[in-house]
Amino acid sequence: MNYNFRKIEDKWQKYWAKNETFKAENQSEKPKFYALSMFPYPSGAGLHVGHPLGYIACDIYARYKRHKGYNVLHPMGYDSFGLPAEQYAIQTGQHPAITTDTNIKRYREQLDQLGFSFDWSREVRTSDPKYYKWTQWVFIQLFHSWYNNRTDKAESIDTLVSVFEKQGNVKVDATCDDDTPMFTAEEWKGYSSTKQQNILLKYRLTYLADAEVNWCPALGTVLANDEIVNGVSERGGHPVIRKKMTQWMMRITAYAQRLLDGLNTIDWPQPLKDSQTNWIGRSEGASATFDVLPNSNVEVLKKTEGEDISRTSMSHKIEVFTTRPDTIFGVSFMTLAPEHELVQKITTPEQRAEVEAYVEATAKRSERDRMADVKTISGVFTGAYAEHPFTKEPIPIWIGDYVLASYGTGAVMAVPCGDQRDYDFAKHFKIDIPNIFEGVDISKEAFADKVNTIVANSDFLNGLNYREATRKVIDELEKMGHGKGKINYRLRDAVFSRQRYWGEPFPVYYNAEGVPQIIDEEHLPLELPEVEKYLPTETGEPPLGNATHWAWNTNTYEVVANSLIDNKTIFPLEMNTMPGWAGSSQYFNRYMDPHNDKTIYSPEAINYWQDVDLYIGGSEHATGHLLYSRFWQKFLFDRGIAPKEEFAKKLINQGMITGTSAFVYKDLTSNKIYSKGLIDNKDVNPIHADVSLINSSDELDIEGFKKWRPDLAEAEFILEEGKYVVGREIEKMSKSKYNVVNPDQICEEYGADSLRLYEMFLGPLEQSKPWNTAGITGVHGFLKKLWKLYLNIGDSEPTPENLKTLHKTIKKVEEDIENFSFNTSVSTFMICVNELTAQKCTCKAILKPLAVLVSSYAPHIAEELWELMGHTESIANANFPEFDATHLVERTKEYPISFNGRMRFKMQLPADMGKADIEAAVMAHEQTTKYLEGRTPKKVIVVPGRIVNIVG
RNA sequence: GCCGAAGUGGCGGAAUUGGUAGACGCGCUGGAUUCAAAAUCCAGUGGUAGCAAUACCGUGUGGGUUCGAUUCCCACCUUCGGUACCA
Repeated sequence: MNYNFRKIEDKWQKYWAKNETFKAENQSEKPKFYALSMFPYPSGAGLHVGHPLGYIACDIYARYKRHKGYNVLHPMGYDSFGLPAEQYAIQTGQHPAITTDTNIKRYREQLDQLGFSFDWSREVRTSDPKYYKWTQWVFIQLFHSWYNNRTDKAESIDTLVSVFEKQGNVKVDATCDDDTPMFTAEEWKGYSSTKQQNILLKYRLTYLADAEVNWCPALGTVLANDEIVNGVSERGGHPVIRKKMTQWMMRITAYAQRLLDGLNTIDWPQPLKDSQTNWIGRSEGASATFDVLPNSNVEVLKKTEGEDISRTSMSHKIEVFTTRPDTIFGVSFMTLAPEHELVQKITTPEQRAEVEAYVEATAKRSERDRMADVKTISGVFTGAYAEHPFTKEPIPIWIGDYVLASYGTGAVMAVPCGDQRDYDFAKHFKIDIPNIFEGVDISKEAFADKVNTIVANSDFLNGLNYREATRKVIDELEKMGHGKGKINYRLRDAVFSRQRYWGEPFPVYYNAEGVPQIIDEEHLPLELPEVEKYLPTETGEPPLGNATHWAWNTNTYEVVANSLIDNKTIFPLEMNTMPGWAGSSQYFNRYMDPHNDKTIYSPEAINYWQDVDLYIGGSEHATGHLLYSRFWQKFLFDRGIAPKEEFAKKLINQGMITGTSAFVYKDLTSNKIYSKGLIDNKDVNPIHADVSLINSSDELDIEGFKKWRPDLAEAEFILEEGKYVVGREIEKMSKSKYNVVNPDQICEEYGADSLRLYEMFLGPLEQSKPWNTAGITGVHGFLKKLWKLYLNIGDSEPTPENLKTLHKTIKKVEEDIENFSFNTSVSTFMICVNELTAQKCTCKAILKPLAVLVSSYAPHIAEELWELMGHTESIANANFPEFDATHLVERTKEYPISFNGRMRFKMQLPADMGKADIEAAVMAHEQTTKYLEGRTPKKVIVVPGRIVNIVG
């Protein structure tokens, strides 16, 4: 009887589906374990061999935990809102829901083929109204919340309103907009409802603000940074400008410190933690204000502001943030970002033309341009001066594009002797570089080392080190009302609006005053309307502007026709939709109770499952999904909706599986295509060839290629040794590089168990590695040998050899799974089967536990063998075999050894060790005793030729 | 530039806390079986020298610590990933 994997795999996949083998219950006597793979975006291209890598690893772990007696939750779903389906809709007119549905069907077929232990009864799709109802619901909770810095958590907006009514906002310490005005309780009560609403919006955790976006006028849409290449749109190459638009924002900055602190409590990869830490970018320092000296710009001010301004109120202040307040006496100029709002106000008439030209030139340069060009130093003097808070000296104010408007305050106090960029700027424009460091030469470069700093030439700071001087300066600044200690974060609030169709609609309408109003929870979901076309409207509104029925009737709580809008009971709805990360920011919780239509999930469900125990996915989500999800989770925790502040205890990043692209080389001048060995110095153009046209020795199927690329059918192929050899290169696996390998064809040829084993065998899970099918015959051969081993199974007693092999394997496999070293355990299985085959082992006592060991990796064959051994229950619920160390040490003996007349100790040696081996071990030990500084060990454990451990 | 990961045979990769470097698989070589092939099985396979036993050299490079280093320390080189002037 041969190993018929097609029949076996088909049989067990049907069995698992029919018996709902992997359905998880929300209660159990067993301990819980939640294993989760990041859900995929169902793209039109289907799964390629890179996708399942993480799923297989997670599945192995989930199955292992089930064998270990856990109640395992292992769900799967789809992140089904997204751009590709929308773009397909724009091109073809097909509704994205249809495209998405088709793709999901294909994904499901492919996933089912691989034998995952998913509980499909819990599937979620982010684009399903029943699901996005709860995404909208979380948005509403955020809207109804503010961040109280005193309690350091999010609270209901009602508590804020009651404080306002009692004492105004003077004593409120909240994370809110910078321009929030101060008011008393009386003033608050006197405000109109609209004004109150607008003030509250400055406190809410989701709020409206004008944010700068990349606007492409030609496409009539906003583009992500990724979609812009060399300053023009990736699609079509149209110019892109920066434009302010009113957008929904998420006040993630309120959580900056807690997002940082939380990293210490979770077992996530260090590189990922590092990138979140850098992204949040905490820096400690001080803010300081510099007064702008009054001078000839009085005229300018009068003109620009159109008012008669007295000399006192006319003076402007520049606020800066610095991490080096100790160097404040080294300031010799200030630099503002060209976009800084003060630039227009303080520039003197003489400098005006030059400054305006520079500002304009900067605005034209794309952000990428500006960043790529680090070497060029540019800037312009504004003509204005600021007053040094301590020395009262005038300091020239410059503008320069090395200062970014979006970081800190958009202004820096330049200390050329202590910062290289300031130094370069000063050198370039021949500005003073005063030295304020003791015993440091700054003639060549700035001195940025704060550990070794002793301050000099700095009045009351002389002789102090960095720490002392910093504290003293902050004290003095605070006394003078010129600044204070401050912690600055690089993290910015997240833009939450997208001008797209295929996303969650906001549960928001706008009243007659244009103030956003929330649709009550009980009227959710607010479903996406039908539109005729998926592009922005002619007036530049988002695609939802095309909907004819997109207005809210506040009496009937229904979406009605836009034409009925009457500003009394029927209002326009928000036309933006939510971004891709909205739906993925709490899906892991929804799996716990996915069909609940009364609440986001029942308290019982979330109190049972708590959080994700193991989360596997790609590292590309480090500062996107994984940061936003932590933010939402912390918010849900604050508001008592989730019991845990971090949603995933442990996270593993699986590496990327890269493809091996193939190239043919076409001569630039003729219609000849040269084999790889013949290109030498010729001017050739490498052209991708589909990898399915290449055999294992890099030879091209020329006829196949000609059929595939009819435009090159006439080309002449120049061969070497009768063959056309392609060039190879490792690239990301992608449709456009024609290097995609689908799992389907491999399943067809070798079976899912082979594919699962092979993907694990390929290398360490977290490492990226090229796909190469050459070795798959090895693991396939292993499965065949495994199969054979069970053909003559009997009830004989196991030999000591048999037991040793088995327990060695149990130990190694258990360790490997716990350490996520799945690659080495595949090797362990192979060794085990080879040994048992050589031992002619046929006894059930060995082969039963072996089947359980293998079943996490190759579940189909394990089920079949399990049944063959007479079991009627699925192997999925069998217990993981107990490791018994006595089977391994059985053959070692302890020998008392003495030498040098006085050293006495025991050596634990294998029983079959030869005399020469023992002598070698004693010699080795003799050398080792030096290391022990003359102490006599109690016991030395030796394997032939090698000292394993010294005890005592 | 900064942050992170990593450099081991022809290839993918093993190697517990420092303890026989190259497990396991692929590939390759030879053999068995076969009319032949596939499949299967057996043996060999880091390099150099040698008929051989064996010797020497070998984990990116150069130093160091150690009885002993792929592993620890210092400096450098290379590759990949992330990030972008962060005041």
